Amino acid sequence: MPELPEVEVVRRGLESWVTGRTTDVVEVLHPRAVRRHTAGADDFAGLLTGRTVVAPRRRGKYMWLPLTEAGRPEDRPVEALLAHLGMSGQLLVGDPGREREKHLRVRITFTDGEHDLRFVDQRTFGHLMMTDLVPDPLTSGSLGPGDLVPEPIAHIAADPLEDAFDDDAFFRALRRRRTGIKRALLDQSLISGVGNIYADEALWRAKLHWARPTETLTRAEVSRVLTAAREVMSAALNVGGTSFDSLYVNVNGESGYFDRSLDAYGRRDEPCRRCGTAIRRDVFMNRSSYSCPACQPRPRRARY
DNA sequence: AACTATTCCTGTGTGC
DNA sequence: TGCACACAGGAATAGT
Repeated sequence: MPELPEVEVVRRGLESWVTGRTTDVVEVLHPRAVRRHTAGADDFAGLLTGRTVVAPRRRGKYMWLPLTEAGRPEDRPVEALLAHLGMSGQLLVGDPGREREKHLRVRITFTDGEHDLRFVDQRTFGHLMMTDLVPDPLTSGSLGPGDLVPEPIAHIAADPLEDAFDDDAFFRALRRRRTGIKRALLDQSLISGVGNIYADEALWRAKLHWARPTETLTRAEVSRVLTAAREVMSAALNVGGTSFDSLYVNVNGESGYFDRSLDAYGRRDEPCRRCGTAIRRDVFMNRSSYSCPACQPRPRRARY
């Protein structure tokens, strides 16, 4: 499923395919796709029609297309189309006349009549919405034109690939919490962009058990898990980059270029690539956690 | 205020 | 063959 690297692949694809183009017709084919746009599908479509797209942005697993009025790409955007892909969402660019996908939720055409943009989402956890841009709380001290973020995500933390991410502040926040490290890694108010897969991969690389109490972590251990998260996500991003040549902005995380590189996730009963011990699977937060029993021993005092 | 359980959704795979 | 159920899981929300 799409996590930070897959979303970044999509963002780059959109950058090359839709930047500078002006929207024409917006069709919402399933209301659930715009459920977070509380004013409704018609309002969503109205706000998105006749707008020019400028450089796409991303924070964590959210991405957004800042919009100006039609034909005014030099203006400072104050609104954006915000997207979250959920578990199965895809943003596809292609021939406007091609067949409609079974799970097509939103279709956007452009005034030039070239490739359309489609939001396709089988499991409907993803969504699109129109929103205002507000000053970024994380960079409010600095000047610069990129300093706005969508209002609904102004509360989330920076992701670990952003300059704005503060490793030491993250460490101090963990020490104040009374929870487990994996729960903390999935908490977007502490760190954004890390999902179930990359959390398990980062913990495996850092040799930390998912139930390790955050208040007992050392600065070195936190550095290790952050470095591991950055390495594994960067590696996935590099491999995902191969899809740019395609006409389609490919977000299909499951077909994954990166599947074969995973060390922990999905490898139940397979040998740990470091020590050969069988990888175990635990159920936690209603989802799977994979770890090596030898490299990542369960702490005596576990926190879930 | 910090923490945790619940909820949304549908296609696939498995066991009986 | 058909049915029931587990599973995949991000993040808002409600509840403690």
